[in-house]
Amino acid sequence: MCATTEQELRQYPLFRNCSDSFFTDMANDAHVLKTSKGQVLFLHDDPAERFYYISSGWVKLFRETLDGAQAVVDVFTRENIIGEGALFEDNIYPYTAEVVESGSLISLSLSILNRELQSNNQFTNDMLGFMARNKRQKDKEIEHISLQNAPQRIGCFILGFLNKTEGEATIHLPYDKTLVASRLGMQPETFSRALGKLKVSTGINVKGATIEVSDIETLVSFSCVACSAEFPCKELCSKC
Amino acid sequence: MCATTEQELRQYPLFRNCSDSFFTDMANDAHVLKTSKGQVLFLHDDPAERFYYISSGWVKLFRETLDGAQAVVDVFTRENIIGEGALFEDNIYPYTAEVVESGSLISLSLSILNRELQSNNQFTNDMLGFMARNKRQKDKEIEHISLQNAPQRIGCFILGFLNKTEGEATIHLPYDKTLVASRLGMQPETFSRALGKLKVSTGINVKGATIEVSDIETLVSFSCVACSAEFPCKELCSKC
DNA sequence: CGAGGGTTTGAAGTGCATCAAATAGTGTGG
DNA sequence: CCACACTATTTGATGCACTTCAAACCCTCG
Repeated sequence: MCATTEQELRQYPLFRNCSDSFFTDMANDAHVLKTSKGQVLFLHDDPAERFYYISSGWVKLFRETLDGAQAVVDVFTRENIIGEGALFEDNIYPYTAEVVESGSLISLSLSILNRELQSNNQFTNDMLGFMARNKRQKDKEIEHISLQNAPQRIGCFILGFLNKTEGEATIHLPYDKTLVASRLGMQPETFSRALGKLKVSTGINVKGATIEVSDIETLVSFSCVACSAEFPCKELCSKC
Repeated sequence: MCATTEQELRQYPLFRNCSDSFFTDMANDAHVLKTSKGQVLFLHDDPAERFYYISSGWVKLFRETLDGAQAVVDVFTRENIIGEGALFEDNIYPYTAEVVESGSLISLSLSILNRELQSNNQFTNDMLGFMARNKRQKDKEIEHISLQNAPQRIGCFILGFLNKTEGEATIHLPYDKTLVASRLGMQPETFSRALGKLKVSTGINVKGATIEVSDIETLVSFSCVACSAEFPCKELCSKC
């Protein structure tokens, strides 16, 4: 199990410059979690000792207000880490993490991660780039919220899953529509209606969770008018 | 001049762990800019060689879409740096920077900054923390956009300028109301009306750019219901 | 004093949220 | 394998918040 875990960590791009002892110690200390939908991994404002590498499944990060409203910060799937942000927040988790689709996680030690950050400048640099791109991504999202309308935001979300820039393509929504809606900061009803409008405007085809884009360029010209970046806007996400 | 510049850089918290040669080289290469309102420092997507330390005045960062809409990313004043983000974006400025209130800047070398990041792990760590807090701040703003209404967002903005947590206080809006409005992602008209509502709801007093808060706690209970953080939410801004 | 930009106010429109209910889809136990 | 229960999704009707367009007002500064 440890060997497999170490394997998995070694191929995670963010860790590409980490030391051998980092991988060894991490793997020795790690444990694999089989998670099921609805499971809460940690609560925001809780003290943190572990972070998680997602091997499979989906996890959403969110925060809640006193009056029960929920703000979904992000939704992650395999080959991503979550909870590492606590290192920069006095070892307090800044968000609540809940499994939205069952899968497998690796629980990892924050202190070993921190030790590596203290001692390995190349890794610290990689992490810095990672964080900076994360921040840019957030800026982009703030821009989208104020400049794009609901159908355009959905179009942009779909475009983010395509691996080509023209012609036709088919994608599966990664998780249920209600979650996509909250990820995009809108109500499920609004999502449903907005998807309908997008269908009419761009000729996409929706069958359940499957979406067929007959002409990517039509979708681009519909969604990207209200964005300051040019498609294909390089994904500023967690990959590095 | 160089001596003064070095002085100024040395007291900037983010640079507290930088090497002596960093300060010397930076100061030798630096030049002071007297800026006037409307001046554009750099354009988004332009190649970057310099970043800027703000000694005085105000600068806004924004991006524009094809159809001319503008998204204000942030507004900065003295004791802040701007343009350093280009280091993580292939040396391309991610935003346009425009002076909105005349003042004085120090133009600094990105490559010297980068050199220090490569060689000084303590500084890289500080920068990483700085960036992580920046990202958290953005998350908070995204949350605010979706959970708070216009008057609450203004209340939250005002609270961010107070230096105490109860009783009464007086602040001056840092820049003109139209800019505050766009910083908060709303129209000037909406801002004006929302400020009116805030006045009625919380008993604040508005005289031009001066705002008197008679009871901070009233303002808190009005604004912070729709926020997942508890007042006084430690400022996650550029200070470190 | 007069010009021009910032700010406020009014009236009307739009988009999204909300509440309610119908429909489709999914998993479970019989 | 089917029927039921439960959840996800869609659709309809209505309301509210913010935007938009237009005009008045105010304030500053040459």
